[in-house]
Amino acid sequence: MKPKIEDVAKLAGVSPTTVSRVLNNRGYISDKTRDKVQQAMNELNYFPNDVARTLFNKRSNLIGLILPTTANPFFGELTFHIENICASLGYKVLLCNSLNQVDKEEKYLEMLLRNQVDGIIVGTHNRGILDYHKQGLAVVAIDRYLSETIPVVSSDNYDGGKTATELLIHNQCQCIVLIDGIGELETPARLRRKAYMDLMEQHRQTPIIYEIAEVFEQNSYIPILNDLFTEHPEVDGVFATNDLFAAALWNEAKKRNKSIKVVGYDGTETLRTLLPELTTIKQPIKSLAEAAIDILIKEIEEELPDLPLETKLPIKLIKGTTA
Amino acid sequence: MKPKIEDVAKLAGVSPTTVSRVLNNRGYISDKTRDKVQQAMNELNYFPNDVARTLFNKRSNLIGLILPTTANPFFGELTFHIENICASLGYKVLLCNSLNQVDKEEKYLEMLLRNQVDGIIVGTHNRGILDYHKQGLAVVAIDRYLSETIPVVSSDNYDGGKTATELLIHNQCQCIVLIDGIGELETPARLRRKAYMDLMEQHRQTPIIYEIAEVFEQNSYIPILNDLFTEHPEVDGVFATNDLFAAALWNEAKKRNKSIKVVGYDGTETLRTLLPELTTIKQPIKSLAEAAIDILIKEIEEELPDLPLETKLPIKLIKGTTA
DNA sequence: CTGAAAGCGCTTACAG
DNA sequence: CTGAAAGCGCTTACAG
Repeated sequence: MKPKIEDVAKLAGVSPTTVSRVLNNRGYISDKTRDKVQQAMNELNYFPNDVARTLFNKRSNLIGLILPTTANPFFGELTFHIENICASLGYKVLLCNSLNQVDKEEKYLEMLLRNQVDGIIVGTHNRGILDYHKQGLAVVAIDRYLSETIPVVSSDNYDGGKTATELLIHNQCQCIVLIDGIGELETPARLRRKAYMDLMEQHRQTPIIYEIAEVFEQNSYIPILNDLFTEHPEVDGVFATNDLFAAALWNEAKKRNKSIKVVGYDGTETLRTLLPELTTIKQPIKSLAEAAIDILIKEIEEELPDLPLETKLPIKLIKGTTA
Repeated sequence: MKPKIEDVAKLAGVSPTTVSRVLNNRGYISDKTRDKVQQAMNELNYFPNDVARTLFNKRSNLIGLILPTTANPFFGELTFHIENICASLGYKVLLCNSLNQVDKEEKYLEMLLRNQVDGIIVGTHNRGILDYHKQGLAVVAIDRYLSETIPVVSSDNYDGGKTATELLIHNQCQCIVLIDGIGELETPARLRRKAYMDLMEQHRQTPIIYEIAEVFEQNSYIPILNDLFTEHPEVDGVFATNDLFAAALWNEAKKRNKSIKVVGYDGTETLRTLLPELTTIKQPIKSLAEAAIDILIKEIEEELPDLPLETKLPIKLIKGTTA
């Protein structure tokens, strides 16, 4: 059996209260007692049981992370940074891949609640109207509006969409197509599309939009890209709202020997190692993670007064050779 | 405050014992009582506190997952599958990105122990001689020998290395270089190198090996690749033991207008969307996840008799255009 | 400076 | 079929 505080107390010849005190460095303890206790802990290879602590303290130091899937490199990198920063602050991460499915997301939310997480970071993009604020839980969203009161962190999506579209226009493209995820209401990421629409109008070009479900499965994008090339053979510029779409489009264009300008979105390390030629809008992934955690911890610590409800971080154009 | 079992009991006019019984569907309860209790739970929006349950049951249904980083698409996809399967079985995943640093790994291990995880899946590759079996904890390793008694799950690394090297030989390459991670002792993944060495000898070619640290940072591979091209301008074939190395090499070769055959390793969905032309050895990532969890659960349930100590899953050659 | 007691929210023998 | 009591491993007032 694992040793418990009582075992340590017995071995050290003190009371459990005293052991708890040295564990938490709380109250007065004589150096002699402290040493005795520490020795006993070492001898027994004692680790405190955080479950028991959580039960008493009503603080689990657990953060729930809900996102579509770590298989997508953007979320894989975001997850890495979030977990990494959390660990450095003494928080632990309970991971949930919801695949954007509302039913899964609901189950995960309940699971996190049962496990007494101190807060939740939500990075999914479905339309579920989940009541994330029930139980007065601390919540922060990445690129998604959950409710009036839940803070949102995102890259400057409008500026990203604008920069990408402007570059294509600057490249003299005459027929610029947007490839976007399937219609979501009121996602901040929708601003990428908004910027594209605005610029198309401004330059008197017709917006053409293709929507692809983000299923993260190989080749699942190809049928829609086929449609695109069939229906708009004149396409000479594409802004894709994520790099996987952009890469799929680029590879299909190469197959067809089509000369085309392409700009993606996300700019993950993975993309830049695998396909450095892709011109893309880089999100500040690490900063997004930092900002989200910063806000979440403020909520947990109940520093509600200075909670920024909307945080927008700057994007950066990464020039490859595709535009 | 969150409602607790006592609140439900009061509202339903029964004892906490009875509420617990309907919660766990255990022992006899009259339908009428069950209904009353269920109604009270709904009314109060009651969720059981899993922390309290864990404390009593000595079962957390928590699995610790330690790996280098989810920012690497192989681990991102592996993590997705592991978490996904765990969720379907009622287990929750506590994520740890160790970046292959021994000190971090040790801290994570202690953290997982304190949190009373039921088991740990280890996918890191450092040389740390961690005592993972202390406390009689259930452990399974992916592609790594931890100790004599800890089961290992991996792809058929030797076959992968053999298939890749044979393909390059078959492509008439005269100077075949291996790009591998930095020397690790006794990793199953080392068999990829072993197969390369064996085949080089068999075909009377000189093995040439370049080692790169897996730091997962953009452009960090380039200096070593520069060395490779300078020191061995005659190189006409490369087997890289992961796709990120392979892609970096391929992109550098293109820059230099060098015609070269390249085979990678891993074959993630991400790779195949971003760089489908890369010929690679595909690991069965989902099957690896399934096998690891299957074994871990056997350990947790103490079905020790039929624990396979070594599980090798078949790889598959994916033919792109690079070899 | 140290300890006995009560309690965090559950569950499970044990009685009835 | 139902309930009172004890206990999971901790921590924190409260006394001394």
